[in-house]
Amino acid sequence: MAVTIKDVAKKAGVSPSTVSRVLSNHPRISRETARKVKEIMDEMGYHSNIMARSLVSNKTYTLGMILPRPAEELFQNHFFAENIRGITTQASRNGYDLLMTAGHSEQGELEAVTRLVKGRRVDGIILLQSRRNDPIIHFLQKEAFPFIIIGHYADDEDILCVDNDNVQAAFDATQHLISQGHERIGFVSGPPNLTVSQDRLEGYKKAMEENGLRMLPEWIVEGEFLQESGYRAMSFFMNLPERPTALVVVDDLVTFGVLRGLTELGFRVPDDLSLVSFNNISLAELSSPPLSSIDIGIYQLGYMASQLLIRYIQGDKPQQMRVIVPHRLIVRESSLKTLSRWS
Amino acid sequence: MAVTIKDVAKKAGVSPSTVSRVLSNHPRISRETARKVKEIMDEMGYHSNIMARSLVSNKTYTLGMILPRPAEELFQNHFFAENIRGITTQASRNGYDLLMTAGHSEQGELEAVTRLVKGRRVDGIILLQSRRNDPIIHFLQKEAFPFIIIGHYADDEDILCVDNDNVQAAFDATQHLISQGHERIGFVSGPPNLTVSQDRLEGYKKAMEENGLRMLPEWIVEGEFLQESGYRAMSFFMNLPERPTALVVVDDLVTFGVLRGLTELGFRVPDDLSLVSFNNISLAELSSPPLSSIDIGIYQLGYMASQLLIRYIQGDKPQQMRVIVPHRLIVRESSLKTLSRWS
DNA sequence: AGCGATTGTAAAAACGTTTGCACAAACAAA
DNA sequence: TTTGTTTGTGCAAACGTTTTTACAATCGCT
Repeated sequence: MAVTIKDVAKKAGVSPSTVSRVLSNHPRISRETARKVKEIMDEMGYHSNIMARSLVSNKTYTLGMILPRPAEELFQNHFFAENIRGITTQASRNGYDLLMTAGHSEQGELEAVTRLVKGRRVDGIILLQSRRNDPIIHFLQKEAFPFIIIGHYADDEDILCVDNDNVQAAFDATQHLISQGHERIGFVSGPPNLTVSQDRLEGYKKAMEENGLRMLPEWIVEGEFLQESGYRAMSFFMNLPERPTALVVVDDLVTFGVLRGLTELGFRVPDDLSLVSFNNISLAELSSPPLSSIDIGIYQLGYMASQLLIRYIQGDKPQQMRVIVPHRLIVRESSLKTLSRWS
Repeated sequence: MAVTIKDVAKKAGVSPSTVSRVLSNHPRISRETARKVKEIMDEMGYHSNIMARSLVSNKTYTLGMILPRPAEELFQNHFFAENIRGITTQASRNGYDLLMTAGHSEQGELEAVTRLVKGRRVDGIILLQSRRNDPIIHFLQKEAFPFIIIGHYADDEDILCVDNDNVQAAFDATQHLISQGHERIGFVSGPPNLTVSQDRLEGYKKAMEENGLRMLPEWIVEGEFLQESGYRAMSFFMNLPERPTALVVVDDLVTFGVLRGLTELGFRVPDDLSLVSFNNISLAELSSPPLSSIDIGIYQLGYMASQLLIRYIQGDKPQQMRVIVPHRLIVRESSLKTLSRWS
């Protein structure tokens, strides 16, 4: 059997309550008693039983998360891994752990969340993705249970979330191309109903307008977050009477499609077409040529989410519900005229 | 306040113990009572408090895992994400969740494990990586605490683990190249002290020998799991008086280095040099040309680990301590003379 | 010296379950 | 009928903590 607080108490010649108070650094414990009890705890290898503790304190020191169902594998995997790293690292630093569970279906996800919340299994929940009108979010709001969204929830502005400033990011990407001397710049977007697509498109437009550049309607195409989308967009652009000389692409994976198409047709990047895209997945620097990309700080998104949620749980009301994680343009060969590579 | 077993009992006009028994499908509960109690549970939205439950039953229905410290980012991230998917999916299917925690250092990791184990926080532990003479493993063995390793632990054969048959995998990769008509085949290995490097090298040698092919010592080079290693290996090979016509490479990332080098020097893949590598990360099919690679079943490694550990926890002694997850050679353009691509 | 305030500790009640034991009712076998 | 078994349920103890209440001892004042 494991050593309990009572065992320690007995050996130290004090009551269990005293041991408990030593554990929680209660102010009204004498220096001497604390020292002795701690010594005995170490000696006996005591570790407090978290179940028992949280049963009475009603705190689990655990954050919950639902395993996202696999979507766009490549980005998804990268995002997921980096995010978890951020979340877990920061959580652990604050004495929290991360509990992951899987829902086998959309309904199953809701049930999983219900179980975590009603079963008092976690103190808060981190959501990695949110649909519009998400039943999980409705549930959490109804229960007044602490949660945070990584990303943005369009239906309600009054929900704790961490996100990027996608408008600004797209602005920066476009501005970078403009400063490289480009004037005819196209935009490859994602699904038009996603806020991320909308925001990035907006930033692109803003940059073009502020620089007084022409924007032909056919320079903007929509697609999916798929390689094939990029491939199609590329052939569309390259067949235009007036081609863009550079593209802002909404996602790295899409850019790989563009790149492959260009290579097949014998075009060169960045000379014939310069490219800048988003998310800066690890693959971006491995492609040939390496991709210029906006690093959205995936690790930090997780890190911040963890931190904000924990603070919120601990009663620290945030001054703002939406926290922005800074992005960073990583310039690589795909948008530079002068090439260089390691050897 | 949350609805407890007592609330349900009161409303149903039975004792708490009866409700508890309904919950656990106790045989000596009448059909009728069970029905009524269940109805009321649904009506009141009852969910059992897991902390209370596990306090008395001494079961947490939780598996623990330590966040691996970032190593070789690309493969690591992919591996990590897919693995977690496998682990969590299977765990959830059995009513278990996955608890992740981070250790800030090597010592911190051991402390984290200690906390989970001694604090009765989890029922078993999944280890993603193991050093030789790993203090965490020593600790778990000393405590006789259920755990499983994904991968292989060289120091002790009597530890539950899931792994690939790397010897056979390398054999298959090599055999594939041979069946494509290659006779001069090189091998790019990883760090020589890792079992995975050793096993794959062994499989390569075996295939070469069984086919009666010459193996020049300079056709085998060692390196790291890094792109740069591949780059260096490539320049070494291409400067040999007698070049190999194909390579087996120990990891996809290394292969990217080979590939980039070849492209720079104007060599074509697979015509000038055919390539087969290991791990089949998502990037493998996106490179140009797409890489032939051994899929090691990362998801399944996690899935099996989860399953075996849970069975073990539940008292189901496995007939073998080491379970092999099958691999699969995915043939793509990098090892085929005839090219084809989507359009 | 006397008093209130402070300090250190213990006893006991909770927290929400599970489960061994007891016992009544119903049933089966003699 | 009597006896023995099965079936269904309740009581109460336990699990390992935290926390409220209480109380003794010490302290700092006047």
